[in-house]
Amino acid sequence: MDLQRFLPYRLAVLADAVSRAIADVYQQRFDLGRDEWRVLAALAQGPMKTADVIASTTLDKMQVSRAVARLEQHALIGRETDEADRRAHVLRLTPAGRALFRRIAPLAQAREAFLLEALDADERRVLDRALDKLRDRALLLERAG
Amino acid sequence: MDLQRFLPYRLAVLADAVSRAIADVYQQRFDLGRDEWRVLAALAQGPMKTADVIASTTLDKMQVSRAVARLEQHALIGRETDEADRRAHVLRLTPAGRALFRRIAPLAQAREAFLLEALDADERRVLDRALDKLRDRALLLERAG
DNA sequence: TATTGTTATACTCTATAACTATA
DNA sequence: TATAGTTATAGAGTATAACAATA
Repeated sequence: MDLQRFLPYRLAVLADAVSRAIADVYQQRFDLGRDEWRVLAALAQGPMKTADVIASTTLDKMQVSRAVARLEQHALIGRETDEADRRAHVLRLTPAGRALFRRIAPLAQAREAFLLEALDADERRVLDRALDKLRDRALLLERAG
Repeated sequence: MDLQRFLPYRLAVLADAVSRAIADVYQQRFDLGRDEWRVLAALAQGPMKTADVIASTTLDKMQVSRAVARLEQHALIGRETDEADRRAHVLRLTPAGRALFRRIAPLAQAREAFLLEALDADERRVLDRALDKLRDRALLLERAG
């Protein structure tokens, strides 16, 4: 067994390198943590409830709770009680939050584009499908224990 | 920008899920940490110096130092001073370490095989190349800052 | 009783750098 | 002076669970 060729190892190494390259944009330049960046990106799609943020970020409720608290302190998002269920909140970007997202997103997308330049159209298409298929199987493995 | 389709996010999510599925084997069942598992797998190729372990695991010198200390406490690896350079050490698996690796490796490889069953031969070939190409580019991005 | 979200706590990881011994 | 590896320390991230408010 060769660690260098072991798929889980290669995925971990690649994801780490890519994450560092992207984190450099939102962390060093804009003082956001990874979880805050994810919440910001999720809410850029439009206002949504905390539960929807959890579902669309793979963060858990504590991570979202803390990221939301910090983003709110910085006036990047706002929060209203959901009148239909007063335990829940609806989250939305403030104009400042939207402005920040609009500054970060192009930089992050430029880095993604740089990565993808390594691949031709056919390779991108296969990779796209492969990532989804592998994730489905990984979730099966996790559930099976 | 859609987070769900953003390559860095998808890689992070996939690598996390896969890592958890593999960690379940060496952690829960055999009480090894990720770094210890990597050092064990590296040394399964044969005895080598600490510096070579660092080069072949993407771990840094502290991570390797601690993993080595713990593996040595559990008598899974042995350590000799390199007589050519008495600052350096040569590390090698003990029989117990080799036996442990031989128990874990097939289980880990079975999980990798299960993941890869999702892909046909052509997809695997493309994925294999794509991961290497993307990693090369990610390292370029990191160095560029 | 169950669920949404918050808070507390302990634990692990990571990053930086100081340090020892050799070179 | 520089390098191999160790140790110290502080900060960040993670996991578990207890908790308050609402359903």
